[in-house]
Amino acid sequence: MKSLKISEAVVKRLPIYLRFLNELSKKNVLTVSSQDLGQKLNLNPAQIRKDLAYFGEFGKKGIGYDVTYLIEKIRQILKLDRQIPVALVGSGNLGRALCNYNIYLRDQMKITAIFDSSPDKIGQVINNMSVLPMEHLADVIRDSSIRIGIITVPAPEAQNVANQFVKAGIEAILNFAPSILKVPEEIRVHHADFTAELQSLAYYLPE
Amino acid sequence: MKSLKISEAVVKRLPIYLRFLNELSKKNVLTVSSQDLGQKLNLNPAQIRKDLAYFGEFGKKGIGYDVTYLIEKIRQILKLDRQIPVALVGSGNLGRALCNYNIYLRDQMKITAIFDSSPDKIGQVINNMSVLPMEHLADVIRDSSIRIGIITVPAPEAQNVANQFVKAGIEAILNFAPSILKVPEEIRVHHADFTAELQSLAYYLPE
DNA sequence: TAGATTGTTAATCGATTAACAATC
DNA sequence: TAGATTGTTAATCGATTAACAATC
Repeated sequence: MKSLKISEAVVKRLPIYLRFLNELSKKNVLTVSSQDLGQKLNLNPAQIRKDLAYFGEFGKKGIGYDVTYLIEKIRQILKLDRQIPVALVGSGNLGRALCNYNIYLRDQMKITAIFDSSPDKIGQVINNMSVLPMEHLADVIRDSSIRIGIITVPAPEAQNVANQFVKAGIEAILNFAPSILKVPEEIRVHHADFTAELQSLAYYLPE
Repeated sequence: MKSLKISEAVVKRLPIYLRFLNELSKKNVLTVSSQDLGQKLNLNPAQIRKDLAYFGEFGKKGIGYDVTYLIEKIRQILKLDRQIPVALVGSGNLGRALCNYNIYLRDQMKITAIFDSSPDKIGQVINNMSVLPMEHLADVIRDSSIRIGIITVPAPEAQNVANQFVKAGIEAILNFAPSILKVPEEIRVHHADFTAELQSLAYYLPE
């Protein structure tokens, strides 16, 4: 069942599985069934089994999934088993919040450089990192092998930052600015758009 | 074409349309075609037409959509044409970032109360609002007719906050904590999960 | 063995896209 | 009128769920 085209929906669920498995592991739970997982995560057990089966046979019939083994496998699939340095541009409240989330991301994926264009931000220390000027972006990305860029600047500046990321050789971008980025198609862009999220929530309010 | 079941995917795109239309409006653009919209938003024009057609006939054949009129209509659909007060719990960096985003949300949807359980946060002023103690949550939500709650506390506290929101009569929740909430099914929960977003991004990195 | 649970196929359901008549 | 573009139907594509043989 290898090297089939995996849908984005599947990939988006893997981190959810991983997070919950980590909680189980912390509680010394040894095995878990798709039934259990589905219950806790509000997902259909068949879907969970199918998602995992895209990548291999990780379970044991009649038993379920070994928690530790499944964690290891999902981390491999998501490439979280290696170091992935991340750069962030925009050291406002949101940028700072994300830097402090480093704890959650664990060691493999880590914001290792923060940039800002505003002179009064440069030099500030966030989570043991100094905020660097934009002029250093390309060099730092190259020297630290940074592969992912996070954009937390205001919307009007987002495209400009994206351009600089692309020129510097970044491979994927997570954009928090409420704006659509134009980038070469080999660059993967994910969009974390909470104003849109909040506005769509209003739709579902009872009259 | 009314009162059909509208899919979540459609509703999630409406704020994207709205945002871009607002930009057009600011530039005094009068009409726009699904073609144009699709180009700018990286979406299929047919999809855009279909999305809008669920809610009415907003365009003119041969012409396109009147920008001002379409803005008005989408705002109605999303219930953004009325006041929707929002409460936020958790005044860390992320909470503060969201409060400052109030500008983007414009006047209709607005964070009007901030809560925290930590004594050294209570009383701090963020964007002209004092951080209130959790003990006041239920009263403030009732008195200010708050309908939406945002959760920006650490994961282990998120369910507890959700419970308090539900008890206080909130109708929808936007959860930023990396945890799955259990709430009654009439409460709508959206999940803004950027650690998951970032982890799924790693999957797409070239080998 | 009996019970539980996987991996996988088939069935269903839903979302996107293409195509085109209607019409501005 | 000719060109452009909608609204909508039909075709395609994709994702979810049900069902069950295989097997621990």
